[in-house]
Amino acid sequence: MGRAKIEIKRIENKTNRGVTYSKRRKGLIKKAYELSVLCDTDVALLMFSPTGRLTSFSPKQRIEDVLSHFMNLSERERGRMMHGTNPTAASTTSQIHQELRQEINALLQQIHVAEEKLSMYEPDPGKMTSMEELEACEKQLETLLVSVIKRKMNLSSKVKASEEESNEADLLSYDDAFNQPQIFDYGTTSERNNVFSSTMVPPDIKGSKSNMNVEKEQAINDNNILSWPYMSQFK
Amino acid sequence: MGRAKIEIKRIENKTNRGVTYSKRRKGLIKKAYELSVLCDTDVALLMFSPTGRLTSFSPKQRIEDVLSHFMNLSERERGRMMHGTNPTAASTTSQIHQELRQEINALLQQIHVAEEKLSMYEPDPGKMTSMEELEACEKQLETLLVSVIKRKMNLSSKVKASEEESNEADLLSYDDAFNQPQIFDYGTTSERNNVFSSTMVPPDIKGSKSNMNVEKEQAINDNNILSWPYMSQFK
DNA sequence: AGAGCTATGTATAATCG
DNA sequence: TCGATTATACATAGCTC
Repeated sequence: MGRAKIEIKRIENKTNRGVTYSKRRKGLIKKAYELSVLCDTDVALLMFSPTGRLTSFSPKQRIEDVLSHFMNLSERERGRMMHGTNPTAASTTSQIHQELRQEINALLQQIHVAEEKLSMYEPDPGKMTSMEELEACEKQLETLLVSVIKRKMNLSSKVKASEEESNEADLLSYDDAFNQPQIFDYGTTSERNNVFSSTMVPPDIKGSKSNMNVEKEQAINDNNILSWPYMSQFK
Repeated sequence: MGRAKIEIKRIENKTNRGVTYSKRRKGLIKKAYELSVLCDTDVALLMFSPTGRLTSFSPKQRIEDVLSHFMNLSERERGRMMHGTNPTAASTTSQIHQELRQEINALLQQIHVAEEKLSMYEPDPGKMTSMEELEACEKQLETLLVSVIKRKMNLSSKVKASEEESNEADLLSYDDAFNQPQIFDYGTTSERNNVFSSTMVPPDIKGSKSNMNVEKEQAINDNNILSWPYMSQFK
């Protein structure tokens, strides 16, 4: 039997819901990818699976990175973010201005992160006074540690056998060597200790050599969100 | 004439690209909405239109809010950081361009310096090739981690204050009643002063009362991105 | 730009292995 | 619980206004 029409409402059957989720997620990601390529835009997709796992996709890195960063920010910083509400900046008229400003902003952001990173790498626990700070630092270190360990395993397994885990560890890239579309699957908090828990979902475009890849390895919290009071909702 | 097959590559014609963008954006949003309803998940979508406008969609508030915060932060910080370089009204276009380019160069320089500094601290597991190197790195990280944790314990025993913030619990239990699907359209920098410039794109599901809503009012910059180093990619 | 139209390409619900 | 398969619903490229 072919496709039946369904009504858009919560699928009560849990198994079914999971199946539908992965199917539609794949479709959504493919479409996001296509849009990003066709229209040369940045598209980011984030979703929490029914089981609470976060998957994010961003063909063009940018937005994804913002989020990754954000997710790793400490409570303190999030709090800081909250009280600036009024974006005020000189408006420009030309497209070029805008582009240049975008570039500048991207660079500023880069610097911001670099500085933050530095502070993480030069951790002086004795100087840290807030719990949040320490926790953020700890998290970073854990993450790094995990990646190092993973790399270690990677190395040693490469020596032994060739590909035990190919479907999980492969990285794919679309035709252009740069701008790799990516799908990240973040574990839930409770899975913090699983080093491997990646999921790969290639767009699988017919006729194209799909060497798209995915990697995962970042276990993060998926619950550092709060509501934005300034964003009033209208009817 | 009906639908023709197209190849997934950048549409060169600008007008066409714009048209395709809006059509596909609508489709993508609808699909995201459906996924979120069918599977009862959070889905967030972010995209920059070819003209630089940011549209974000999030049926369930959470992720959207994260981004709003983040975007606003950088906006504010950018303002702080860029003081002294605001183009005056009297500046000519090319002068502004030049200023911007200079700023970019300065920032690039700054980044270069930071990166260099970072490369000393930053273990890039992907680049390490020897087991010894990795092991040494691991050890160091462990040591650091331990000191951080110690410090943490130290602190907490001293403060012993309440730590039971309820935000974690709240975030995972949201009620349908409070979470309206939304689509935000953020203005570009040049539109910064328009208070209202929202765009609404209801999923438009046949036969269902669309109570999906949209509002907009937040004008933000769309460019605070860069790569998060902890998210190492493996081959 | 934006709204419709229609032929056709695609996504996917149901089913089977 | 997964992949394949298939029939069908749906999205959308190319037009026109």
